[in-house]
Amino acid sequence: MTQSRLRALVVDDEENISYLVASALRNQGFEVETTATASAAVTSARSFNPHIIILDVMLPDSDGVEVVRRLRSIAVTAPVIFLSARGSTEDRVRGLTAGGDDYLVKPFALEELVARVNAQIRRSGLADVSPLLEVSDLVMDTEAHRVWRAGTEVRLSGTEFTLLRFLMLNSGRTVTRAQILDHVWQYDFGGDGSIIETYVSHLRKKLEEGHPRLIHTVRGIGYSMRPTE
Amino acid sequence: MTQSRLRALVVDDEENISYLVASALRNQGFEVETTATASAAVTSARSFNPHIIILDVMLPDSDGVEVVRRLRSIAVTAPVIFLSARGSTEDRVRGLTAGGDDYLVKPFALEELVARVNAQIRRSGLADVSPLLEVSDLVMDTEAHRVWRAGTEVRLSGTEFTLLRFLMLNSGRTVTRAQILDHVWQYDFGGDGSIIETYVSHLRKKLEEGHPRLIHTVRGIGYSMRPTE
DNA sequence: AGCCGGCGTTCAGGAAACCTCAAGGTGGCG
DNA sequence: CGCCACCTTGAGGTTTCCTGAACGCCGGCT
Repeated sequence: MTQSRLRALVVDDEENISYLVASALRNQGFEVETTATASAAVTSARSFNPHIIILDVMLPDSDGVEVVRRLRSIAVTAPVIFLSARGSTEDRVRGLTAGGDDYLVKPFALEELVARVNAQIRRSGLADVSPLLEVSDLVMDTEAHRVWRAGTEVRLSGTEFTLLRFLMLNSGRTVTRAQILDHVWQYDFGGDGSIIETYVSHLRKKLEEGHPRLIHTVRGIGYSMRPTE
Repeated sequence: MTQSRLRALVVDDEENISYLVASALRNQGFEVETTATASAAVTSARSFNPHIIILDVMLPDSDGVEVVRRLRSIAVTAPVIFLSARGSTEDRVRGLTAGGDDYLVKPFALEELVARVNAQIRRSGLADVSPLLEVSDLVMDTEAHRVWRAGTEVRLSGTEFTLLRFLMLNSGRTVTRAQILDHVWQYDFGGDGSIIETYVSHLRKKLEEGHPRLIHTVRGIGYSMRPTE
C-alpha cells in the first residue's frame, strides 16, 4: 500500500458530473480535488500535484487539449483521462493525440471510469494495484478482460463483465440495487432494476453451475459477493 | 474518536419528519441543525459546515437537485442522503445519488437512515465508525448484512436484521415499544405493537437457542439488549 | 448490401421468501 | 386465583426474485 493516499484532480464544468466522479474516486480511497475551469485546473495541478487527472474536453475557458499542453509545459506528468460528450470522434482523436492517456464518452458507467483510473495508476507504477481480482476460486484479469472459475476460463459479455467487476470490487459488503444501477449502467440509465436480476442470473449460470455459490441475494437490499466458507 | 462531535444538517419542510430524523441522529451523538427551505439550507451549510446532509428532494422553494448544485458550488463536499416521496422523482434522484451518496424513499424506518448515515460517515473517512456491532458473542457486520452468534453465522430476514441492529445500537439501555416501532418499522406504520413480539420471538429462536439470553423483556416498557454477566 | 450472431433490454409466469395478524398458550404479579 | 402482558405458532396475502423468451440493435462476415 502507499503511505499517503493517491490524489486525483477532476476537471469538469458540469457539477453533477464532477460530483459523481469525485465521489466514486473518494470511495476508491483517492484524495480528490475538483475544478470547473481550465485555468483553475492548471493552478490546482501545480499545488495539488495529482497522480491522475480526469479532464473534460470541453471547458468554458479552453479545451482539454490546450489544458494538457499547459500542464505538460509546467512538468505535470500525471496521466490524463479525457471525458468527452457523446459521439464526437473528432474530440477523441484530438484528445488522444494531445497526450491524453485514455478517454471516456459521456454518459459512462462509473465503474468504467474507476477501472480505467486504476489501469492508469497501475501503468504509471505509482501503486501496486493488481489487475487481478480474486474471490475464492474466481479470478478476474481486469486488464485483459478475462475471467476464470476454478482454473477454467469463462466467457462474459461486456455488461456481465462490468457487473462482475463491481461485485468483486465490493466483495464482502452488500451492494444495493441502486448502487449497482449507478455504477454498472450509465448514470442516466432509465430502466428499473429488473435488468439486474437478468444479469445476475446470467452470471450465476456461467460461474456457479457445478460450483459453490458466490453471488448471494440479500433480499430487499441487493447482492453480496463472498466466498463460501 | 473524534474530538468534536459530528455535525448533521437535516433539510425537510415536513416538521414531523425533520423532528424524527433529528432526534434519531442526536441519539447517535450527532450535533444537528434543521432547516425547512433550500435557501436556509445553503446558508446553514456555509456556517455550520456539516459532515453529512439529509435532504428532502421536494422543498417549497427549490428541489434537492438544485440545492446540491448550489452546495457543491460553494465547496460543500459533505455526502448527501436524499429523502424522496415514493414515485416519479426517483429516477432523477438516482443520477445524483451515485458514487457513494444515497437515497431513501419515504416512508422509511429511522433505523435505516441511521445505518446509511453511518455508512456514509465511514466511507468519507470522517470517523472510525466500525461496521461491526458486538454484544457479548453476538457480532453483526452492518455492511455485509451478516450476523454471527458464538462464531456461527445466523441467517436473518430484512426486518429481523433491522430490529436486531436497533437493539444492538442501543445495547445497555431499554428501548420502548414505541421507539422500536418508529425506528424499525416505517414511522407511519399502522399496526399495533404485537408485531414486535413476533419478531423478538423470531430473533430469540435464531439467536438464543442453546445460548445465554441477550434480549431481555422489560415488562410494561419494552426490551433491553445486554450480555448476561 | 444483406444476412447472421451476439448482445442488451424488457416482460411475464412461477417460485420463494417474507410480513402481518390472529388465536391460543404461558408466566408473572397483585 | 385471576388478570394482564407477553410468547409462540401458523396461515394468508403480498412482495421480491428468478428464469426463460422475445425483440430490436449493431457489428462482422460473405
